[in-house]
Amino acid sequence: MTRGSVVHWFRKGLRVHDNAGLLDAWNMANDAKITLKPVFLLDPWFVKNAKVGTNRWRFLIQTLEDLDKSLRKIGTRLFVIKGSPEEIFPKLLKKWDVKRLTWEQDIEPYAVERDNKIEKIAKQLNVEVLTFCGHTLYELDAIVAKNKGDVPLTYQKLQGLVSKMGHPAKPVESPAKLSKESRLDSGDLEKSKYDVPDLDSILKTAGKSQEDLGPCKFHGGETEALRRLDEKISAENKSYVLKFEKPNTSPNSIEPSTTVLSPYLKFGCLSPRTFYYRLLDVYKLGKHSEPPVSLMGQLLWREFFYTVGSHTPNFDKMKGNKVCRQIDWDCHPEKLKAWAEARTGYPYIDAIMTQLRLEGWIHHLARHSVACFLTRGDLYQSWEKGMEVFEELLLDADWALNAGNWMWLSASAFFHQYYRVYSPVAFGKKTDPNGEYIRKYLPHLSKYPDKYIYQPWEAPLATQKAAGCIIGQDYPRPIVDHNVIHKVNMDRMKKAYAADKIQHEKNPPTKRSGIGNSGKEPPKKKQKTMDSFLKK
DNA sequence: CAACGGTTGTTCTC
DNA sequence: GAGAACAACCGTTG
Repeated sequence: MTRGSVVHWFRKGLRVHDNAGLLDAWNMANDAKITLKPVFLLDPWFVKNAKVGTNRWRFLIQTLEDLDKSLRKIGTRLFVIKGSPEEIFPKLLKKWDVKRLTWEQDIEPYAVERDNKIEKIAKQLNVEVLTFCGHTLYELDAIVAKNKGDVPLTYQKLQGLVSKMGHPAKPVESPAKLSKESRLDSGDLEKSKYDVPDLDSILKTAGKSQEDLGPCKFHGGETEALRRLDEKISAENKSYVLKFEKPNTSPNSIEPSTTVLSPYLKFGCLSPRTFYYRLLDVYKLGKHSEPPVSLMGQLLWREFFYTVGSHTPNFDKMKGNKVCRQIDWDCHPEKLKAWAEARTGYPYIDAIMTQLRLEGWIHHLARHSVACFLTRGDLYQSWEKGMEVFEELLLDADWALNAGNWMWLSASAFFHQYYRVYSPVAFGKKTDPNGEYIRKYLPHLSKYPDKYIYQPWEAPLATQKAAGCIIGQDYPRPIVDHNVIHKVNMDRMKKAYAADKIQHEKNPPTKRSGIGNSGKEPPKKKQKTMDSFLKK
C-alpha cells in the first residue's frame, strides 16, 4: 500500500506559522489522503559558494531542529536531504509518488535560477508546482507594477506605493494535526539518514572549525523567534514599541538596543506579516512613531531593498549594476584584512568587528560605522569586500539588504551625502562615553582611562604601561589618520561622482525593465501567481 | 530650473 | 541641548 505524497520544500521560510506553501500542502494531504513530506536540502552550492560562517551554520541547525520538532507535532517530520536540488528532486518525486510540490518564492539570483530548473523538472514528471509569497510583506512584482513598471529607488516612493496597496495579506493559520490517513508511518518517523545533522558534521563538511564558534546569544528557530516577538512587540512593552526611533537607539550598548528579530526574519523563522500585524496591534494602544524611523519603518526598509534587489541585475556588484555609482575604490588586501580582523587600531571599530565575529549580530549604526570606515570614510576599499565579510559573519545576512545597505553606506546608491563621514572616535562616544562596549570586546584595553579609551595612541607611555597595553605592541597603532584621510577620501568621492556623471551623460541608462529579476538572464517564466496581475 | 527633503555627521558656539 | 557652519550630494517635485 503505497500512498502518494505532497512535498513542501523549505529553503527560507523555516516556520510553521503563516506558511502558505506548507498550509497548502497540508490541506492537500488531508483532502487527498496522501502523506505530507516536508523537505530541506543541504545544497552543496551553499556549502561551497555561500559564505556561511560557523555561527550562522549553528543558527541554521538549531532552526531545523526546531522545525522538525514542530512538524512532528502535526504528524509529519522534516526530511533533511544532502544533495543538489537538480539531482535530488527527479529521484525523490518519483520515489515518493509526489502529486504536488510547494515552496516559498525567493528572489536571490541563485534561487531564481534553481527554482526555474526544479519547476521544469517537476512539470516533466507531472508534478504540480505551487509557489507562494511569504518572505516579504507584498508580492515584489506587484509593488513594481503599482509604480508602472519602474523600480522605486527611494524609500518615500516605496512608502507611497505600499500605502496605496493597503495592508499586506493577513497571516494564514498554522496547520493542525494531520488526519490519520495523512500522517507518516512510524518507520518514516524513526531515526534515519534524513535527520537534522549535528553541527560537528556540518562544520566538517563546510571546512569550518569548531573554534570559530562564539557564544550562542541568539538561538535559532521559530519557537525562539515567536518568544522574542512576544517579548519585544507586546502590550507589556508598548512604550518601547510606540516610541521606537531607530536613529536614537544605541549602537554600542552592552545589551542590544533594538529587537534583534533580524536573524529570524532572514531565515523566515518569523513571518514579516506576523510581525506587521503584531505591530498594528500594539500601535492601537497609543500615539506611535512613524516610518522611516519607527519599527514599522524598519519592516518597510526591508521591503524596499527586496524590491530594488529583486529587479536590478547585478545588484550585489558595482559593475553592471545600474543603481550603483562607479567608484575607483582601492584594492588593498592588508587594509581589508586588518578591518575584518579587528586590527585597525581604532577601538570603536575593532570592538564592533569583534562583536560581529563573536556573536553574529551588531547594531545597525555599528554597521554604519564600520562600513563607512572601510569604504568612503577611511580605507577606501570596495563595499563588495565588506559585504562579503558581513555575509559570512552576520546571522541575519540577507542578500538584498546586505548589498543595499553597503551601497547606501558607501554612498554608491540611495544615499549621496558622502561628506557626512562617521568619526571612528567621536560617534561611539555619544552613546557610550566611558567605553564600556570597547572594554567588553577588547579586554586588553579595559584598563585604559575614559579619556583615552577611544584614542589609546594619544595616551602617554606611562598611562599605556599602567593599563598594561602598549600601543604598537599589544594593540595596533591606527591604520590611518582619520582626521587627514577622511578629507582626502571626500575629495576622491567628489571626483568619482563627477566622473560617474560624465559617464552617465555619455551612456544614458535605458529605461528600466519592470518585470526583470536579479539574474543575468531574462526570466524564462513569470511566477504563476503574478500572471493575472501583470496582464491588467 | 530652483526649491526641497533626505532614517542615523562633526565640531563649535551659546 | 539646540543651532549654525562646514561643504554640498542626489532624486523628486512643481
